[in-house]
Amino acid sequence: MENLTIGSLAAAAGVGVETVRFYQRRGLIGVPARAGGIRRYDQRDVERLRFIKRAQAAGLTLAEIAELIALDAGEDRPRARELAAARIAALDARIAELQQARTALARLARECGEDRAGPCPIIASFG
Amino acid sequence: MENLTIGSLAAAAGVGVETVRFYQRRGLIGVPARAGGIRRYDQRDVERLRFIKRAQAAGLTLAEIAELIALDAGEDRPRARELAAARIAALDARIAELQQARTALARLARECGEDRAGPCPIIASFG
DNA sequence: TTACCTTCTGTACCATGGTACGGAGTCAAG
DNA sequence: CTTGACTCCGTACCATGGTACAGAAGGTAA
Repeated sequence: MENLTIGSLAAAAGVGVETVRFYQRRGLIGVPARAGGIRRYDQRDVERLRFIKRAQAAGLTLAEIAELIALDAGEDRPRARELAAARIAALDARIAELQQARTALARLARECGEDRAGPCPIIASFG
Repeated sequence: MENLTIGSLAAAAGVGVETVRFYQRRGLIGVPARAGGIRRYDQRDVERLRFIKRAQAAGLTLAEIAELIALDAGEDRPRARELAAARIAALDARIAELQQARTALARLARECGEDRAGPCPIIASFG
């Protein structure tokens, strides 16, 4: 699993080749030196890509992920904690929001559940 | 609160004028007839805009919201239930995902909490 | 009536997160 | 030693959800 070309790196991480290049442009992954025209990647690059995917699933933007990656190499623990705390607060807020929305949708489904004819009051039920 | 211009409609709903026009282009709100060059809106348009905002907070796309609005005027209860059920499932999945991410981030914060020097293992902790 | 503000319409632009494509260079198998 | 697949690089394009702006017409207040 060493000496990967960009194609096998992308396949190993489950992303597209163009996505890898896109992340390189954004500074999320390094651009290795070329060995005779073609760049070679290793397992650490695969891990990096998987990390990016997990972080995205957590709702982090690519800019935030880039900052986390920079922090990972550095010593600035207070800043790392800060970033994590801010993201946790944002996640809590978003989770609460989605749970409220779920309640509204469940009400909609229930009110439309009775098989009476006529329209469901969707807009009214979405309060 | 009747006979609103687009500017006061937007202000009443807490969106921008350009956003109202954008929603009109997407078919999310109607385009009233012009009374001498200028279109007039009413309270139902304000409600419509607020509904759109609540639905967006629930994670619905504008296309889905447009479909809900169409259903609201129609009689297709099975389709309305279907849409609601699909959205509820998606919301549940997303909520679970975010809660997992929260756990990972909390671990990161904890592991970076001890004021030892050196880098935090951010990438490693984000499993 | 003259400012000034808002509205109308169309088109262009923005950020985000990719995806596609053209043309040239590289590499490995047959 | 040619064919075909893959790589490199730049640039263009896509969807989503807006935001901005230009230029003309309408409304309002001193």
